[in-house]
Amino acid sequence: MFPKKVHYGLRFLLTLSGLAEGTHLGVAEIAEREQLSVKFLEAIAVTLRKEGIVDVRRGAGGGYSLARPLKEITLYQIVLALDEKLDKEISTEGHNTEKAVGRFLVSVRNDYGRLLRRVTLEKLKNYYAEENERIMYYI
Amino acid sequence: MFPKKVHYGLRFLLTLSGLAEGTHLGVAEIAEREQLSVKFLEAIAVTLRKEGIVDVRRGAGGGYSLARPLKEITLYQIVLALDEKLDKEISTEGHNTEKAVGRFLVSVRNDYGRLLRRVTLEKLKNYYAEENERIMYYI
DNA sequence: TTTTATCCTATTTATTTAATAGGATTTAAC
DNA sequence: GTTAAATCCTATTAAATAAATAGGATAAAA
Repeated sequence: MFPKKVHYGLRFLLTLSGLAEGTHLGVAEIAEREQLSVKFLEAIAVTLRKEGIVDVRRGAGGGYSLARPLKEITLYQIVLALDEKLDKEISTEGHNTEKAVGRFLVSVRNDYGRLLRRVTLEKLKNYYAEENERIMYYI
Repeated sequence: MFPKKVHYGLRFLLTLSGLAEGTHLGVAEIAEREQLSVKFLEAIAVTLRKEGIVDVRRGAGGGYSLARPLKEITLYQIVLALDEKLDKEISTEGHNTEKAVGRFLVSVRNDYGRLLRRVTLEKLKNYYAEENERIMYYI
């Protein structure tokens, strides 16, 4: 249901969430850790930066960091940035039934948007912490 | 955000919703009214029938009708039938962050599923009625 | 038995998503 | 300043999915 860009983008952000205040991490390093294509992840990073979700320091020694606290970054912003179909216009013109269907689907999309706005990266971080506890348990 | 199959499928169902009890309407007729590709709509109709959303009478004089009252047909059933990506498996295996992201996205998809289950065709019909009133107003 | 409609399978075309490639730009470090 | 390390930009290719088309098999009413 979610394109790979969203999956990878979330892994990228989750990795950044482990960074100490004021530090940065490069795409090459993250791609290596996460076993993802450097170039593909690079494009994702640029998109997230343009959306104001991450901050960047260009040049040597640079890299990315989260622009805001986890609970202030919503899944809506991320999906909107990385999944073009969320945006794609729904026609509310034309034939009679077409208008009705268009308005109906717009209202559903709005509800979906509200849902996504209520979910923040904090929740993702919790899933991640849970996962690590599970591993700790076996050691 | 929704594939054309869903748009067309809803227009198809909305058209059927105007039918008198016990009557049927053929795909060719509906495609003509709605200005849609007959063959494409045909495939959509078959899918909706397999999902139990519409009933069919084969042979001459046959056609489709709604299988249940409007308020008992949810958008979830329709989208599940016509949009394959809703189903597509989300990997909750592999790398650490991959698991966390997988479980996180599964939970979001579940919330979305609940949202879609709360929306029925009755609501679509209301949008349609509204639309017609708007037109009546100008006459 | 003919006609009308659904149903099935396959193919083609268009669009979108994913991935790759090469180099331009920026800036810290030396 | 020069170099090295990183982001950024543009273009292209490859793969996957969605949309549309085509032809005929099957079913059943007329």
